[in-house]
Amino acid sequence: MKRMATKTEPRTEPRVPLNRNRVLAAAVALADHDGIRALTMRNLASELGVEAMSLYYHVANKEEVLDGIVEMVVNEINQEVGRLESPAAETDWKGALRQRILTARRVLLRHPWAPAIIETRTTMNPDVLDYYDALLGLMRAGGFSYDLAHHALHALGSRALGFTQELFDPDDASSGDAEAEAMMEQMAARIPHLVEMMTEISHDDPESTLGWCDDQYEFEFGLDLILDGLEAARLQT
Amino acid sequence: MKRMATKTEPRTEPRVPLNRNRVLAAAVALADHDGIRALTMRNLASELGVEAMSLYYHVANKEEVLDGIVEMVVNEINQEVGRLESPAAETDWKGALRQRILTARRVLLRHPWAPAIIETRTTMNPDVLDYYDALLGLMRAGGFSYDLAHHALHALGSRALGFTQELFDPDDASSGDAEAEAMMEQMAARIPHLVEMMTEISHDDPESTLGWCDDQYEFEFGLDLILDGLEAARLQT
DNA sequence: TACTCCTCTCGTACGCTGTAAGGTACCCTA
DNA sequence: TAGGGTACCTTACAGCGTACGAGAGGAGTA
Repeated sequence: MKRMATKTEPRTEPRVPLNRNRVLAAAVALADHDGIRALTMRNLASELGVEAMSLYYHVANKEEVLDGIVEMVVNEINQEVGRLESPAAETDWKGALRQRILTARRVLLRHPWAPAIIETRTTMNPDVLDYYDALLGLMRAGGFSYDLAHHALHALGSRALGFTQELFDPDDASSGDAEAEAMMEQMAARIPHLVEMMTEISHDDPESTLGWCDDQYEFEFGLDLILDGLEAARLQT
Repeated sequence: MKRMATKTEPRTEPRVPLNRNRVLAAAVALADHDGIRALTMRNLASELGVEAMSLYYHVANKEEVLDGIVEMVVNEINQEVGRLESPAAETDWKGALRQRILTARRVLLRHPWAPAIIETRTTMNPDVLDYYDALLGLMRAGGFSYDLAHHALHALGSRALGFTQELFDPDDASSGDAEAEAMMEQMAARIPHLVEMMTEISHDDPESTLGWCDDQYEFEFGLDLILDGLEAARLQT
């Protein structure tokens, strides 16, 4: 401890060494708390009490960080899913699949940034493969051919992992009252069905005027639609 | 033409003024040709023979450019869709919807960057509203309640616009032969169903070993699954 | 003709990003 | 005691979006 006088403390504790896992865990935490936009190499480093370039000793580049945090999340899904006592796939593949997928969704809701990042990944990740393999196993046990199970995975798409991207997130739903009313009339000319649909729904369920879509309900609705369709397809072969 | 001697030609033609539309059209063209990564303000400007900062007179910022090119693509969809002679929705809503959606898909295939950008948009765009409104109209004519039609839009998700994001794009499918075989066995321990599924499918259809998913077929499979499910839901109310 | 105003474009500069290249402190082994 | 890996840091650079202010050119008015 001769000189070293500049800024950092003389480092009393033995200094826990960094490693890939600590880096990725910190990245997940950072994205969770401050949003994915805040996940920069410099931010991540400073979160770990380290300089940005030090990270590059443990990960090749930022892409690997993104791959890594997806890996962490899917790993979390796999663990949660492994803890489940599923219905027997032989007699209730639909229930087993449904339960798994809704569990995955519950994990993803804890990491709101994850869907967007997952979608940008190009390389296949072992944990995702594990997850899909388990789904396939359930379907096989439920009487699917590999061919149908393959189509099923495609049909589910991102829903298999518990999310859908909404093209249709009306954050800007009517705010005021009088002027909103006027705009409503103006829009009614161009998009009559949408307007009528919204008024009808907000009439049936008054307190849902804004944020009027129950995402969880809609997710399950779509999921069940697909699962029922798959069951029908399975039976007719 | 007095002096102006520096670098650019003395400008013989009267100089077509820029405008929002020319900017957006150039942005679409740039993304089409060089990929969305190449769509930077500087690149876009130089494509238009102009400096980067000049763009900001016509668009507020890059976000508006992205909003704008999505607008352009969806507009293209709406035009293409308007040119269709659809089956009468009253007697064949499913056919009408199907045709529309596959048309949208055909347009999107001309702009491969579009799905990713569409998903990142947060603000609602008038052309998308038009598109959805037309879908709603078809469903209403086909006997849907607004409530069911609403669920239907959610269930379709991005599929309504003609795309699904694939979590499952096996670019890295087995490349070599001998060593790939060895790796296959190793993977078979961890992801047995996936491996068997792949070998079975590549056995049934030998020339599809890599790039083994027919995206168009899978899209239509999933789409029809959902449409059939919706028809069933419509009938039982 | 001279002045002003508006429309449109450009030059410069700033803060942010990811990361290449090389330097330095520590510890383990020969 | 010397050498060599391991882990971290300093510096620097190119590229990004964009704030700010300076013009150039034309239109309208005195």
